[in-house]
Amino acid sequence: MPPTSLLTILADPAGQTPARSRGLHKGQQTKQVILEAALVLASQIGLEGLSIGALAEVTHMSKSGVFAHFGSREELQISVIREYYSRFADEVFYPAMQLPRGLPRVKALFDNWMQRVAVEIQSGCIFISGAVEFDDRPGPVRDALASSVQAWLAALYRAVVQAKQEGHLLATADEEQMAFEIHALILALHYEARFLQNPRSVGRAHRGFDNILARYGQAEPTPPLSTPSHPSSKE
Amino acid sequence: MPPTSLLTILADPAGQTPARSRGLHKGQQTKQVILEAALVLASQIGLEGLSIGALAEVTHMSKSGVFAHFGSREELQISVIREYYSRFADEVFYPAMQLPRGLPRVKALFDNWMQRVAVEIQSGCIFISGAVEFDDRPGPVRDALASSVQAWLAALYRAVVQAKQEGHLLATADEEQMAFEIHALILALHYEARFLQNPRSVGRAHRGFDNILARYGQAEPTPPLSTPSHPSSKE
DNA sequence: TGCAAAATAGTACGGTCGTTCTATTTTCAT
DNA sequence: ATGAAAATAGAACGACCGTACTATTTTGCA
Repeated sequence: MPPTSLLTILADPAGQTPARSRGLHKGQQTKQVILEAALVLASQIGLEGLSIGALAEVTHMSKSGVFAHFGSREELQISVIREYYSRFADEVFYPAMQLPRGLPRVKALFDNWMQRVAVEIQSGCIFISGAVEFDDRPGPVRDALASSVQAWLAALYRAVVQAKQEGHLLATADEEQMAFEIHALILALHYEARFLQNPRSVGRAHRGFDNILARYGQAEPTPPLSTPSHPSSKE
Repeated sequence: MPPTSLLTILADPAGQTPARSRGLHKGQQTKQVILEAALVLASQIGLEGLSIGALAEVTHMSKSGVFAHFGSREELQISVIREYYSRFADEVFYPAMQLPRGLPRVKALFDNWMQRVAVEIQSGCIFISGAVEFDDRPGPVRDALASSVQAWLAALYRAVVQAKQEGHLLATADEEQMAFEIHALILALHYEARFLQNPRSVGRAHRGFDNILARYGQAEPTPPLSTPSHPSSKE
């Protein structure tokens, strides 16, 4: 789904890469180890806080050893963004695509997203912290970040459009508006839970989603089985 | 509204300050000039990006000259937060308090807030960028930031509670939930307009507020004068 | 098993940072 | 106008940063 896959990072500029380059040379292993550590570090203190020195300490390597794998700090940051995006897609997007188009898929996207952000209350979300850090700092890092977020929001939007096409939403429903409001809930959850440490935020976000469904959703066409009071965001 | 006023910053440790200390000594003037510049700088690149060197350059002073006014970078950051809070209150909170309790005041709070954030799409909002920067960095700066935000959100919440008391909201309305959803819209506006540069975000936020009013609001008790399609968020 | 190539370490450079200490200038009540 | 106090400047510090260069070690095919 991302225009450039993870492999793009590994493929190097010049068209070399001789036939010998088969098999996972040691370097790529440790590069993954570094990337893993970088992901943790960047989640906590941000992409800007990510320093090669700190990364070297964590991975028990030398600064130059770490540096050599990326060639520049910027490239390291971009690699982290790609890796983060890839995991986000694996965790939130792809599982939801297994469900049928329409409301089930939209609900799954939101639930998976919520679950991830709920975990990230401890660790931090790079899409959110990065947005603030690269607000008005143009360049390749910002581009990588913005296109990742755009890709995800576009996927969410498509799911909403399909839900309307399936007749699960009111004919008057504005899909873009609905996606905006869903995104808003996630941002508020992150802000109020992580920064303000308000434990009620998770419930607030869930109820917010219920409210959105109530506004845009078609009147329930006979609930298949259970549950009156809290019909949404549980599968 | 903040427990310690701006003056608290200026009052110095030891109980000295002889009687001579009347009148605005030159120092306090330039301190305000520095603070003004710091506010601009911090809005753009964040409280963490705020450096004494850059501040000295902008104000045409020496690093030590700037430094002397605050005694530490942390104190500078806290001063910026207090100043930002003060201006935020002047611009968003107090004007709205002139309006009668209930929905009018809630609408004014939102509208003023929106207007400010719409401007901050260019300059950045310290309450949002600071939240990300001090997520998990405990200390006095985080405390100052969090208590400022809490004070503002509490004011918004009180206005919503009053609106319900005035009978402007449904008896079933959850005030905390409503405040959460309003906050969410502002965060999404900031994110999507400033980072993703989506010009439609302002309209999305306005419509989101309309939707919130439609859900929580009492059915219109005869619209006093005008307007069918877009009844809210225009005072 | 040897040996080129890949991976890692070591060291150093220039830069910026916050802070400290000491000089110099400016302010302002007497 | 004078002189003490306040305000500002200047220079230097130690620390950390990204990066460049040069060794050294490790890897993995021939």
